Amino acid sequence: MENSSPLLHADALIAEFQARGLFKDATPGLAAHLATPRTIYCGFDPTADSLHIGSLVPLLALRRLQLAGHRVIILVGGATGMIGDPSFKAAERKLLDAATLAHNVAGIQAQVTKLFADVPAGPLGKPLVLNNADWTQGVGVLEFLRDIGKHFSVNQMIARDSVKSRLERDDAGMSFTEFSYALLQAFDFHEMFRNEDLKCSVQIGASDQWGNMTAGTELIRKKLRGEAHVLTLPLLLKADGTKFGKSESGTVWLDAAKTSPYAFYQFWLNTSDADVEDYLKRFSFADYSKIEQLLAQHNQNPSHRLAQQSLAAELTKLVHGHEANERAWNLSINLFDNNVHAFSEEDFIQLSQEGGLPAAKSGSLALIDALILTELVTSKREARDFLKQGAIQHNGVVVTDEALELTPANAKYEKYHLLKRGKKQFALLVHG
RNA sequence: GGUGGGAUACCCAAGUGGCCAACGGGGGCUGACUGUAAAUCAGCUGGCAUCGCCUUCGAAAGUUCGAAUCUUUCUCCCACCA
Repeated sequence: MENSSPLLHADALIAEFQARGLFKDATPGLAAHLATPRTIYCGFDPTADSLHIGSLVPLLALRRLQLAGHRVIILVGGATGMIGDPSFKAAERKLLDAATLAHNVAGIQAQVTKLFADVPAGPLGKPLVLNNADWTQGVGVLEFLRDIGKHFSVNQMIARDSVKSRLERDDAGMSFTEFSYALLQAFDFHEMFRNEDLKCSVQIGASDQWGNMTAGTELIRKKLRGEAHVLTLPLLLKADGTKFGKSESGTVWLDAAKTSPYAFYQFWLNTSDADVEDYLKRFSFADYSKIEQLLAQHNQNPSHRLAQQSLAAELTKLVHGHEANERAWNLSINLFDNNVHAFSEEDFIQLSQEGGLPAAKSGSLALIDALILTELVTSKREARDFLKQGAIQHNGVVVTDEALELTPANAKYEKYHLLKRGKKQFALLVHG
């Protein structure tokens, strides 16, 4: 944050992106272009009402660019979301209905607005959150086909890797609708480029977006004789080759209502040693040298998980705020390092608070039903299965008795039942 | 509009009248070992219930003692040709 100097060291900026694993490819001349403040955008399709941590890579890259003296646009795809991006997708996708889409767009807009609220304005101003429906909706079909479609060669489009697999499969095809997605994305870039208030000339995105993004720079070159650039970020994979961004309980969302700050914190804390260096470099805003220092320390004794803790704390703070991070940290200490028997009543009150564990209120009931109520299991059969395997703990004790009843008598402070499934899944049942 | 192919659990995929709650693989979960890591090994992976029942193989109707498997109609997907 200290170098919000408007004078931009574009070469250094790009070198840093490279070092941090945030640079896969760029159009030639990008560095020179970034020597003066520019407007840079990245698009996000509203496939859900919240972004997830997969989107954090481009989001935080945008944040870096804004901090480096540029101005960024977070573009929510109210229009492109109507279509669905076919790039590298195996099959045609289901269309979202208009109401869902509107809901999703609103959700994401609110979310990113919050996420960028603390970012200072650069020479060109503060970050902007826009919706491409604003300039796409009113455009007529004929107008679009004549003015935009004319600049695209189908020969080139079908040659793209991003669609090739779809075209070559014999069990899946591609509709014209999805095929035209690239045109819409190019149109976005073109519109924001020629808009005098925006003059957006750079687009960033994941590497699978290369085709769609350069479609934009070409359109701008052909139609407006303008110079625009793109930068792609490498796809983030885990060391074991599996997808980044899933935890035991599924997708990790940025919305606290969908993924609690505690679960979010835990996700990062559980990063494997093999991945933590990669993640720190990409996600942390700490100086590069600080990160290397931290990693050196971490490697001396990986079991202390210094790197994971630092990563988890920084990101939880960034996404959910300082207080939520404190709570998540506290909760984690309590659940994993402390003995449930030593919990004070205050500890339990903490546990039951917002941003924490899944919790349920009820009168006395059977353990098996409690497990279902708290969603630790999905059926009674599964509950019995876990009980048999010794995977269920009640207030710190392994339970195998299928018939156990949870009552005030065996509750902590006559009120609390801390249930645990496996090593990491907790839930709280509160009487009253 | 025509011709051909297809729809099976989270995904891929076997099964073409009873031995099918449905092979196998992936994924996921759990246990052991650990550091809330990775790797490895083992178990589980439709539901209910004290081994018996219920629901499931795109949908509906039918044939049969008995269907994921046969018939009819319908829906959707794919390829090629118009």
